Amino acid sequence: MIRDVYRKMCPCRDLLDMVASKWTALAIGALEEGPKRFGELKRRLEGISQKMLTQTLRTLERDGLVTRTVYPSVPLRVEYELTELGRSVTEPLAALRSWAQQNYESVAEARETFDNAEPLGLEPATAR
Amino acid sequence: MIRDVYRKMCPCRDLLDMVASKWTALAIGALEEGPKRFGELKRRLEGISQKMLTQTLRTLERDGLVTRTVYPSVPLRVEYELTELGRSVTEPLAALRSWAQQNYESVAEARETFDNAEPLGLEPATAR
DNA sequence: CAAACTAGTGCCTAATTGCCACCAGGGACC
DNA sequence: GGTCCCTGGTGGCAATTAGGCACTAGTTTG
Repeated sequence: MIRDVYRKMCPCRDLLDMVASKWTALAIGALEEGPKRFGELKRRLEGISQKMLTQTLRTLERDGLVTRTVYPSVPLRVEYELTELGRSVTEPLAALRSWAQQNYESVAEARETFDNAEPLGLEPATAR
Repeated sequence: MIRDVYRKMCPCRDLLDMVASKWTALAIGALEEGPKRFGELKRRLEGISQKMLTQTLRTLERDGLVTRTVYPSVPLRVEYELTELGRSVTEPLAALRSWAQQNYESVAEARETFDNAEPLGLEPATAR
């Protein structure tokens, strides 16, 4: 198969990196609720800077996952909406967000165990 | 709900960032096929550096998604294997990898359209 | 007349990623 | 017995990327 994310030069590797990047899962998830304006998205994606939001949305627009529509109304309105292609990736991303929310405590627990075990020197049997 | 990936201070946001980071989806996908040694993973994840592989695996180990077992055999063998928790995230990640492979061409097409439309100045109706 | 809202852009710094060299402890070659 | 290879790493430095903060510009509101 030509398309293999494990191949270095396969363009679909870049695509995986894109959908799996920091703000993409959140942005697409927010747009899953319906079309949203720039400001709405900024408020929803708590902690994102204007710059990163602009950049994320541009990338998504370029890749055909969202459309950007400008309404030259009084204070100027820009709406972002998922395309058909964008909607096709919502399920895996929603599953990922859901997993993060559901399994956070297990991970936090594992981290504590790991961080407490580490400074107490090498393990007896399987030394690091 | 306390656990909300859209909240800035929610720890599950970090977890989402972790599983959605550059090499995680590939590493977990590779380990889905069964336990693997460091070198095997390095060959499978074409293009990854030792450093990034070590870092990725350490993070996954710390977060309780993989186990690291050292066999002090002749040339020294280190095996990585998914934990129960690790296996719980394989499905969404596999779906994401699969999506990237299947929808690459649509995205490439959208990119071309976007890149060709852009330099030709502002669109007549909806100026940028 | 100043403030805030709209959707951004630009500069500069901080964090992340990647490249390359190096390490250690053996085995095999010659 | 010196040198090369294997194993699974670590550490330094450079380049890329992310983020904070300031600024724009037109309109509206106090």
